Amino acid sequence: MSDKRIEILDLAEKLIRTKGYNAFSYKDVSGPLQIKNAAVHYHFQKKSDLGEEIILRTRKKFQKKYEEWGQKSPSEKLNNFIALYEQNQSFNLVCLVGALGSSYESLPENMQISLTEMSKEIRIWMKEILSEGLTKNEFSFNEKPNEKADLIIASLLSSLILDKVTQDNIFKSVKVSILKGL
Amino acid sequence: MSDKRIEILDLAEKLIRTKGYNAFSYKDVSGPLQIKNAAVHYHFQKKSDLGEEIILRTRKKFQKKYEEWGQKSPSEKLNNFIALYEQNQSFNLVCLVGALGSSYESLPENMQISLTEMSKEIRIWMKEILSEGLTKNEFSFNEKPNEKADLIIASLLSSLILDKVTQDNIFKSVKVSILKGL
DNA sequence: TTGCATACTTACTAGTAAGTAAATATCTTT
DNA sequence: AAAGATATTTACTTACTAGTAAGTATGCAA
Repeated sequence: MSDKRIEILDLAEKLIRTKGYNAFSYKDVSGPLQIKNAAVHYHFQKKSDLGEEIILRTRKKFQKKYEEWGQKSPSEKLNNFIALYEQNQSFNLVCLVGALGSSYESLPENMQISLTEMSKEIRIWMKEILSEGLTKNEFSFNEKPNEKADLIIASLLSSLILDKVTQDNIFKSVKVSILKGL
Repeated sequence: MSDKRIEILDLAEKLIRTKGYNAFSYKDVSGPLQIKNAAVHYHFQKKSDLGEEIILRTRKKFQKKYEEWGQKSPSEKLNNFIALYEQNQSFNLVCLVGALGSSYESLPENMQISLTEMSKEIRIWMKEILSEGLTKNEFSFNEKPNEKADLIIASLLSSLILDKVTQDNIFKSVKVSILKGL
């Protein structure tokens, strides 16, 4: 993959995760990268192609982490998972699912599909972490693992959104609440 | 307030909460309402005026509920609060803070400001409900009330987003988890 | 019934959006 | 050095965007 292609992906992802998919244009990408509009279209013919590839590579990143962390303890997995969001917070970025999901109906179909697939994977993963933590007595909670997983994922997702909106550290509160609830 | 003005607000709010602020145009509003583009501009000179008024009236709705529920028990208040989100879910609508907050940086300044104010009010309200519930022994949890409040608000907010993305009933899971955690 | 406010329409502007075709430059391999 | 692939520009189209100026219809009050 060429350098410029990756630069385009990186910048477009940042724009999606700060301003949203519908609020950025190819000009916002071509300008800072000092190339022409048509050069972006050469790499990604349609804006939805660019959008889809950003989702796909994020999905791959998650899949890679899943494999890397395979042998770790449930607590470690959860802490690492939360650390992923903590990193987003430090860059003032909303997570991709939050950035795209809130305007789901406006997204091109190919992006809707890959976004849905990614979110399902992450949900299953979190459920696995929690189930494993229950059986190994590292965690303790009354809900079903899938219910608790949804609470954790949902609260992490919006904590990044609410950080911006409230101009306060919601992520921190949410992190504490999650850990105390296990 | 004239009929058309309210119709414009209602439709625009629905569009914001399904497609996002940047994905709808005055044409999307004027078309279905069978008026011309300029008629929308007559009522709301700028798109950001329309956006701001939608936030302001939502804020007022919350303030009204706050007063209406003043004498209810903390449990009732919380249940009613959750029911508000349940209603959104039944209409397949993301909440306003979620719809706008995820693209916060792209919003006109007047909208950012009123959105921030609204979210702060809701946070304080939820904290009050939880604090009151603790002292009256209706709730039981280890976190600080503001931490728990952030968890609840954050998880409710994204449950509506994730409902769409996952095409599953995340809201239900989150609701169960919240209630079991008190 | 005149006059004014409200609620529009018609007709337009200036700017931006995504996307394309064709030409050109650059790098790579033989 | 020739040929082919890759990367990019120039120049353009079509469509839409928010927004405005000026005119028109309608109701209401003095």
